[in-house]
Amino acid sequence: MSANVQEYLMRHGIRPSLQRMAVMEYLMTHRTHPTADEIYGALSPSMPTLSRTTVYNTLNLLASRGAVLALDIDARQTRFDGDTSLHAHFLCKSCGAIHDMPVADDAMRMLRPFVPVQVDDVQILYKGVCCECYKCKTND
Amino acid sequence: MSANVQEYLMRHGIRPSLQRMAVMEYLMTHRTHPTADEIYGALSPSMPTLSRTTVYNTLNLLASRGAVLALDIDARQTRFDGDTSLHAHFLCKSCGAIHDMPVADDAMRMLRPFVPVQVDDVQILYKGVCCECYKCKTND
DNA sequence: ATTCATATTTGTAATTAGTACAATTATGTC
DNA sequence: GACATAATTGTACTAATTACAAATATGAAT
Repeated sequence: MSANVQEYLMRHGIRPSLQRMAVMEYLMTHRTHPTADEIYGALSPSMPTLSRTTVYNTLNLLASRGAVLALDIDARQTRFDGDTSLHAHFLCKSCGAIHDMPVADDAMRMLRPFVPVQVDDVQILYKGVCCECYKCKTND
Repeated sequence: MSANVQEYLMRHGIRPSLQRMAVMEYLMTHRTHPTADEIYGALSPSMPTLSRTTVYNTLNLLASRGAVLALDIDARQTRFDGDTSLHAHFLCKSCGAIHDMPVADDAMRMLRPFVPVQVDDVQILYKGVCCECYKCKTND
């Protein structure tokens, strides 16, 4: 795994320091769209000298090189996503969880804007109440 | 106009105080997706006793009743939109402006998620470089 | 009109995510 | 091994937003 992470960073023009690999690996193995602070809290015990600033620096670097996505879903904190493939997000207003959602290819095609501007990114965010909170459990 | 604002607030179950009408009217007449502070700065001269806190309170109230949209487009500040009809947003990475964009009806239909959850809202955000910044001017 | 309960507004203080910056440490090259 | 460069670290700072309690306005009942 660690070898994959190293290669992935290098492919994005990022020198693979231990700290960067740790952050990237965390995002690859945790699809919870964590905040910078959650990542720091998770890595800190096994990397006692790790600095919060390094986590922020690293996340900004990863996002600027397209290695991760910075999601402005939560008004309070930026959330990060190690999965850069095309997908939408669902924010549960009840529990705050962010779930991945598929986007149909033809819907995506129709979303292409007609005006002659440069579009780098399209983000789709659903807001509502997730399965668990909506008591889908009653169907089990 | 003021009568419209008053009626609009009441239709959303909001008692139309002067402050609330001023904030709502500002959002109805300025489609720039302003921040709370921009609204405060614009209203403050003509309402000298207006408090920043009131603007924040009012915007949160308006958003919670569906009278305005709170846009989590900018990671730093929440932006507000007095137009609650279906449309997408375009954020220019260069100048920071947020422009409204139409969304094709059939694209919207295809975006309906298939999973059985309650979806209250779908937000679509394009990121790129806007016409002016991309030097569409050369075509004039 | 006066009183009273409730709703709203206000200002200050606190919170908190994120950044700036300079010092320290690590890395790679000659 | 020495040196230039890059990365990391910790502290101090910024700025958006909220908490809170006091002051003010509003509306109903007498």
